[in-house]
Amino acid sequence: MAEARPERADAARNRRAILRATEELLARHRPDQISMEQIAAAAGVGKGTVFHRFGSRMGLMVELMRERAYALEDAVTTGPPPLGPGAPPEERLMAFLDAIVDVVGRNKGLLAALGHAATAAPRPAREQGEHRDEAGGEHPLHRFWHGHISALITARRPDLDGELLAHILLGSIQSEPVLRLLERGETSRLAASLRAVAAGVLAAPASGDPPGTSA
Amino acid sequence: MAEARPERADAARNRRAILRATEELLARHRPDQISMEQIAAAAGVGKGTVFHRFGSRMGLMVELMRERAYALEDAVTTGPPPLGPGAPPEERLMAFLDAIVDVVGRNKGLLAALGHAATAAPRPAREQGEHRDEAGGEHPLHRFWHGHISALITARRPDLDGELLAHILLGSIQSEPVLRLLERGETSRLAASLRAVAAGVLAAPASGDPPGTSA
DNA sequence: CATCCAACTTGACCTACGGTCCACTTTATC
DNA sequence: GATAAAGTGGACCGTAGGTCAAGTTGGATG
Repeated sequence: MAEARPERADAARNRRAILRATEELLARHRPDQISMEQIAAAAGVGKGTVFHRFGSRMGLMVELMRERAYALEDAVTTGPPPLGPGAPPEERLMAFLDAIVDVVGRNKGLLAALGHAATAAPRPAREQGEHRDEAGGEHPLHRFWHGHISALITARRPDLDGELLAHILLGSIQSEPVLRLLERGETSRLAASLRAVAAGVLAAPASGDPPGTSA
Repeated sequence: MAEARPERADAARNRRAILRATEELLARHRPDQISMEQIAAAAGVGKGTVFHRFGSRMGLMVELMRERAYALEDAVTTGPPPLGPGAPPEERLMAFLDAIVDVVGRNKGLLAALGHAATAAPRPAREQGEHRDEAGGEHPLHRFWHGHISALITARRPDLDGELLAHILLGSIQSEPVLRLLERGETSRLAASLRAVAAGVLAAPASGDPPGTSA
């Protein structure tokens, strides 16, 4: 796992240039309007270089997203409450939802691109041994987010289907209409409603039909 | 709006053949694996015919979805309670959510295709004057679903952001992980959790932070 | 039933994009 | 400065959505 020859100077420079260029383009154009060739051109490198470094469109987007969400992941696992460990589950959940909305809000274009990119990826190709791709195809960020939300819900309400509820909560942020809302800057509006949903779920009176009723 | 020359017999036959073929393919393959050419071949027509009738991949998918969801729309607007008018908002909402899960569950592939298709559509082209496309690009079905949910939530809880909550509720059903769940047949599991969310929202104790706290 | 025209059909064709390949250049090491 | 591993670029490939001009056909009309 230790990498003796981590990366050549020019390679590092190019990688950053590509990432930067992607950010730039993502900020100015609809994600499905941005071709890999454009990105390469904007970064001042050849298309081959982009694919060499990131493997595929999806790889690029995931890498970019990972970079952006790293701080959040860190804050959650090792940071201070309420985001980090220590606070009660509800508080952590609320804080985490706020944080996610924030991240997503500042990365709408990227999120959309991630969604589109999922379309592609015919063959994962070689890639350095760093890419862990699961069966589904969901990107790593989602995995962490989902795991965290799921755990928090289950901690507070073991009787609920935390796993699914986490997907529901997360899925709602990814939908196009919501993304468009974020685009218009109504971040806090989203955060407020998401909190309302989460609060409602955690406070739910255990009503409804009992699980197991269905196939 | 009255169409004197509605459609020629052969055209109607072909349209149905195309729709049928699409259903068939959608049932057997991943949506992004199905090309328009395949559809045309399966329907026994030329590719040009498909585009002539539906304008684009998106157009085809929307048409198919509209056909499928028509019954639901009808049941909601003119049918008996609890889906139709007459029952209290909560009951109608629950019934509607169940119904939507059902429709979505029986049309996962189509939903996914709709999502992918959104990628395309560079120029809406001519099209018969029947397509109303809004600024965003969301398909008509969503409009109706969203409007209904939104109205029901607002009816019961005018203090909440029904419009956004409806998007959240709907968005959650569209996300890939949830779609995959449906694929595995866990329809009722989804329905149960969705009900829980909706119930939680409607019963919410108006807590949380007052709107306007953020920016 | 013959005529006619607009609607319809078709498949070759165009364009664009994701991804691959490999000959060539650069970096870092000794 | 020689060398080999790492990196680079851009021509190239296959595929798929969408277009179009030329030909075909349904059906209304007299």
